[in-house]
Amino acid sequence: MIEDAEAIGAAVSSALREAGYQVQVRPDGRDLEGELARFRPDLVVLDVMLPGRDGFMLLEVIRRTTGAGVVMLTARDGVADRLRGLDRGADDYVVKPFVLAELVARVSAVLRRLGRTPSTVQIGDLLVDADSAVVLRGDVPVELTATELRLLRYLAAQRGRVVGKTQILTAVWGYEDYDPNLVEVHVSALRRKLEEHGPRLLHTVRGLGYVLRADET
Amino acid sequence: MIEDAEAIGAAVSSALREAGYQVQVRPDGRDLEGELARFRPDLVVLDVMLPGRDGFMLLEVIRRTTGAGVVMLTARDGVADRLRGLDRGADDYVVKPFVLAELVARVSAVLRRLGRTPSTVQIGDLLVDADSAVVLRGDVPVELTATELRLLRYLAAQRGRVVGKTQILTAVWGYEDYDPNLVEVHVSALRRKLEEHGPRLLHTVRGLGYVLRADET
DNA sequence: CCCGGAGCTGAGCGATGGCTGAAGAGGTGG
DNA sequence: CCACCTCTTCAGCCATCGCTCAGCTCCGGG
Repeated sequence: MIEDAEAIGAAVSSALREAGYQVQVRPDGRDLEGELARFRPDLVVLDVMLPGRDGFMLLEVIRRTTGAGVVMLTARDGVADRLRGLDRGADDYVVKPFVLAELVARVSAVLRRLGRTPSTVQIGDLLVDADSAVVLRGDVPVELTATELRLLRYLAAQRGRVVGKTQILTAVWGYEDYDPNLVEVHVSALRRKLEEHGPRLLHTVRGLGYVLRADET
Repeated sequence: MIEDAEAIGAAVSSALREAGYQVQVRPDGRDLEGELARFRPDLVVLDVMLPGRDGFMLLEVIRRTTGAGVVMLTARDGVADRLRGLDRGADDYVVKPFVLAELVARVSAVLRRLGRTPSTVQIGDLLVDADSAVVLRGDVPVELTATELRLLRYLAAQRGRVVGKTQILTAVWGYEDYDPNLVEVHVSALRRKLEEHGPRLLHTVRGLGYVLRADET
């Protein structure tokens, strides 16, 4: 991410890390080429307004030297900026001020579109397809609500890793300091639907959180 | 698409995929014959400047071995190139640097001209012919208004994928931040006509959007 | 074996999302 | 200038969802 406002940079990078991405933040385009070569990003989040070289110049550098996706951050009324950015090959843009969850959603949408992320994840006999919003247990389709699906997607992205309820609250709801029971309620609902046609996949780790894992043997 | 600049390849392929096409990108003409036989493209987007065999040689191979359309990418001042390309049978050309939307438009224009566009899409027993604006449910013709047809075309191009109302608003109406009820009203009208003679095809996914999908199983 | 805290879940409610009929605005052709 | 048609807005309705709460169970430690 290239963003000179430190607060925004910190907030966004922690939200993206929560979602399972590796993130580097730089305040400007200084030695962009070197950074790109070193870090080899799949995607760059690019502020339009930057000290030194502005976002559009950096966009061209990125396009010329890498295959990375680009999501631009533009000011609310920067319609011209937006078109200019999309024209020159930005994959998407987000208007400031934005909700963190929206940025994260767009980032993963672009990555998916670029084929950098498998849109369908499999855990045991459970299939989660992000594009079509279809979830299958074996061959049986599972009907989920929007929140359940968001929760499942997050757990699927973190599969095999134990995630705390606090972590889930910030990643899925954007809440910072909240009643963990909210997570418990939705985990409960999710389990009822997921495990109706098969063994347990969503395990409780007492005192730590939850894991999505297929237990063989 | 044959394009050695990775950035351009990525941008174009994602734009074309958005428009509903299946795309493969190759950096050069290596084993072009094999690739053509395997992928059987309806159209090839061909960069003129390529390492190894240049675009014109590849153009001849394509013409000799397939019926595919060809759109060439030429440098700004390559007038000679352009004429040479058209002479030898390219269907159209786009000058670099180009606007993504223009390339997409030319690609679909060529496909339509060649009659290669599966200008007709089938979802279950629903037939949508984009050119003739004919829509059939089973054998029964369905009378749609202009807006309904645009909406249906978009959904058909994205079939199987859940599309949000916001996404529909920008794709079909060009609106940026608008009342989603507009979409709901037209979806409602579309359903009344489409589903008069058959089961539901245009499904609501609460909290996410709509999908055009034929449910078997 | 008992106790406390962690986790689970059914019930209830307010809020939201989605659908639709109706009416007005705009445009087109007769 | 009128009649018709399409598009859009609006408002009310309904179903469902998401959250809170409270009582319960379960598990592990002492």
